[in-house]
Amino acid sequence: MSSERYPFSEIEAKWQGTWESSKQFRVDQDPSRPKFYCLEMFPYPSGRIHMGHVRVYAIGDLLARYKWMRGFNVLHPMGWDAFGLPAENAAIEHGVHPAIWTYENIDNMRAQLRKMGISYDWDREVTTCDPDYYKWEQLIFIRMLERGLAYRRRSTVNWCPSCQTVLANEQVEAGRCWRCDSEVTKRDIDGWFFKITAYAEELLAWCDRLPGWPERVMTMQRNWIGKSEGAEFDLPVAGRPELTLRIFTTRPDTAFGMTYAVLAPEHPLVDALLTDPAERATVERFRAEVARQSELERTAEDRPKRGLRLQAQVVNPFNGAAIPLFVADYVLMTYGTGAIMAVPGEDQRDWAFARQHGLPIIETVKRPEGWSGEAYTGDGVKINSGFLDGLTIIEAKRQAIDWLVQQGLGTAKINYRLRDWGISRQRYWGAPIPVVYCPVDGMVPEKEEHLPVVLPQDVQLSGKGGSPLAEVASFVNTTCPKCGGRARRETDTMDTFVESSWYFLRYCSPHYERGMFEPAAADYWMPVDQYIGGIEHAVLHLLYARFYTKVLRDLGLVKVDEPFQALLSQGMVIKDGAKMSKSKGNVVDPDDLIRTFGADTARLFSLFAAPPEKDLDWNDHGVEGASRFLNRVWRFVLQHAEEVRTALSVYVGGGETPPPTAPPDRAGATARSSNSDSGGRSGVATIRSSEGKVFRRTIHETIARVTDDLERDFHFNTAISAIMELVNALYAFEAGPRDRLPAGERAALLREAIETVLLLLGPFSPHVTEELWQQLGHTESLFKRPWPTADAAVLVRQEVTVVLQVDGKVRGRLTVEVDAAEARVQELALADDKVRPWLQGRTIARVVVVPNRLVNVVTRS
RNA sequence: GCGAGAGUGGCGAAACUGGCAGACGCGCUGGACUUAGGAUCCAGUGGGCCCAAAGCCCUUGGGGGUUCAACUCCCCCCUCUCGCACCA
Repeated sequence: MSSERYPFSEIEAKWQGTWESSKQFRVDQDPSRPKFYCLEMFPYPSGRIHMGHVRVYAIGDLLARYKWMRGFNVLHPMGWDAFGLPAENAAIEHGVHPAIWTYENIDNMRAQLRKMGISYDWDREVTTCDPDYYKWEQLIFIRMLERGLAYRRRSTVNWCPSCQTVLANEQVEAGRCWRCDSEVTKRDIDGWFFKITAYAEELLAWCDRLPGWPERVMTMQRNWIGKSEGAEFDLPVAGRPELTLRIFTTRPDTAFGMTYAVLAPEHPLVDALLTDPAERATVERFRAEVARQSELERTAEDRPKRGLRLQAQVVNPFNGAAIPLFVADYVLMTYGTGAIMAVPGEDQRDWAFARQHGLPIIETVKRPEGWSGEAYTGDGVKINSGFLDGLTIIEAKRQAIDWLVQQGLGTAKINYRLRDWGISRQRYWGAPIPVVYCPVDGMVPEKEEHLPVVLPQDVQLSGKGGSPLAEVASFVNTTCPKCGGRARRETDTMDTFVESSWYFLRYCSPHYERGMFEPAAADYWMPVDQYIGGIEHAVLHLLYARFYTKVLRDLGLVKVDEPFQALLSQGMVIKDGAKMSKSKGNVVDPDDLIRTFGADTARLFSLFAAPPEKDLDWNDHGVEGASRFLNRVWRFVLQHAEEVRTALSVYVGGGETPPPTAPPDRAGATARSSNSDSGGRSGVATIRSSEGKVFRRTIHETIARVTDDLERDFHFNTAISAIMELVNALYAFEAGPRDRLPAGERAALLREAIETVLLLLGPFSPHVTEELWQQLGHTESLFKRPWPTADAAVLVRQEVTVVLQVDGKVRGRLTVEVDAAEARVQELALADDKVRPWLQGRTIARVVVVPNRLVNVVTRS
């Protein structure tokens, strides 16, 4: 059966070779043309590409090629996120060095990507495990260190026992490792942090200034940053004038309803409060129990709150009442001050705990009529609240804070959920952190002229835990950059998310040797105009990259505030309702697919089957449909190639004209009149027959639809369906009687239609269209042609079909001239044979005429 | 619990600011061409009433509402997906 198909293998190999050897997609800065930076998230070189890659790169290439044809100077690069654990794990399992494993995988995957025929500028390929790459990251690390944006401290961190390394908060998903799904534990360990919290407010503020990002991604980032405004203040410990308990609340207005207070079990004040040895023993037992719980257990749904009442009491400064003090597992040491005032009347968690322990509940907000709930968090007027009584909640918050400030007890306070980014990894295959520990000078950054600190090649990878670099004497033992004495190198490596936080900047000038990137190049190309990638990075990579860009801006290196102007989050590729996985046996291998159907078909189907942001349910029959369509185009074009080659043009693009160099209209599909210079030109056919005119309008309507779908909202699937409709119309046009319109017109129209199909379809399925374009006698690449424009004059209709309704139900249709007078349309509608029977015995109450659309006759009996 | 998104034929999906629901594709049915068809081309294909046609009725998760007109706007409810989750 494959003999029935067009020879896609030969064609695809041919054009991939041609595009590469002619460096067709190589770009340079060109200030005279508008730029478009199109970027897909670069892959981790795992060894083979999967269908998710096919989908994301098909989308990226479609946009890149389309923008080329629209006259943009398009930067479309590719590279490799090459550091990471899988390489190291492969080394441990198979004894192959991570570098060898990684570079072999890169070679494999590059070959696979080349078979997809994507318009990358391969001269800009970047590989992050290359010392020429991470050198600059090390330099920026030192700059960040100087500004306090990188720091080292001991803290309780997330530890993946399987990966044997620390994880950042963003890399823990529901208590499990983002990479290997192992349950995460806690560890107290020294490590390096990036001070992303210093940018919390700015990162949050810009969430409202990136209209090109999907709302759900922005929401996830906002939630992750988790800003909450409130107050921090002290509760004196009763009978212990030297001790106070600092608490954070978002509801200072409810302070009069405070009936107890709670400390996190790990809170340092607990020790100072314990004087009785028996109590100390009980509390220690409780703390040990809580500590034993895993993150998963502690955050399990509907878990009862566990707490222990201390002998000590604290004083509510608002009313002087002495209230009980608890340690309880529902208060977290990692948020706020690790201690809370409990207001069971207005907080559901406090309510549940108070009920459990028989604690009093005071309501401080008037409940609405008929309220029968538990804790009340709604609006209302303050009651039982001393000087706050009668105020609204908002006003009471303000006055409570004013009072705290006057009394010297506390202040207004903003807290964020966002934690600093822990970047230390106790693993080998990553960029070395460029610092040295000297017995005399302490921690000292490596001298800039000594960068990069190169990752040594000869290393034992046992997988037994501990930084492998610590075992490499030649690496560890060094001299202090300051005093020249004996010193030790840092043996942790950086989180691989650091490399991916700036690769898009390196692409701007990948071979630049005097810095991270050439300033002029970054100024020209940045920001990325369209970024495309999976939703799994909604917080992780996308938040880190935003942060890192702002750091680089503040270091004076880039001018942009944000790296990515617009983001397209493409959905997953699933099959039979489930994510593709080996264990489910529902994996589609891109190589098989390309071998059986060709890259053009694989790409076309992945763009056609679903809108890009939705999950794509892979369907083998659907792929055959895409293949069938390309074959249909192939056969038709070749059958008529001879006729087209000798046809006159009705098309301004006819003949070999150079691509446009004038800046196109970035706003989109405004039609340049495509036959403005065709009048009276020899070799140009004029369409006179009405059938020809109708068909020509179909061609131009398709141009308008496809352009609109691409410009407006990434409606790739409907763009393809519009092209399919045009091809169907083309078959129908061709099948009609030959003599119904002049031969010259017929040939000219076939030519315009066929050339339009190829131009519109090109960015979706580039090889077959490029081949057919050449078969039509063109000597220049299809992708150097301007994108076709719909001719406004051709789109004009003389007549429209108007729907006739009686009482909202369709009863007939009417053809009238465009913009016919309403009164005339109404008259024709009421006289219509299909309409009249429905008016028998009824009175016309009203006639609604929507110009060029419909007439609705409203009746009553 | 909080937040975001989504519910439309047998399936993937269309329908721009309210104006012919189901474009396009898959699948299915019938026909043509064929030694053959799992190639290709043509026609049909939401459900129901009807021998059939013309025609009529019903149909966008459920229930209300606004409107001449609702997949689209408003209110209530149900289901699913994703994210965060004892964040004070």
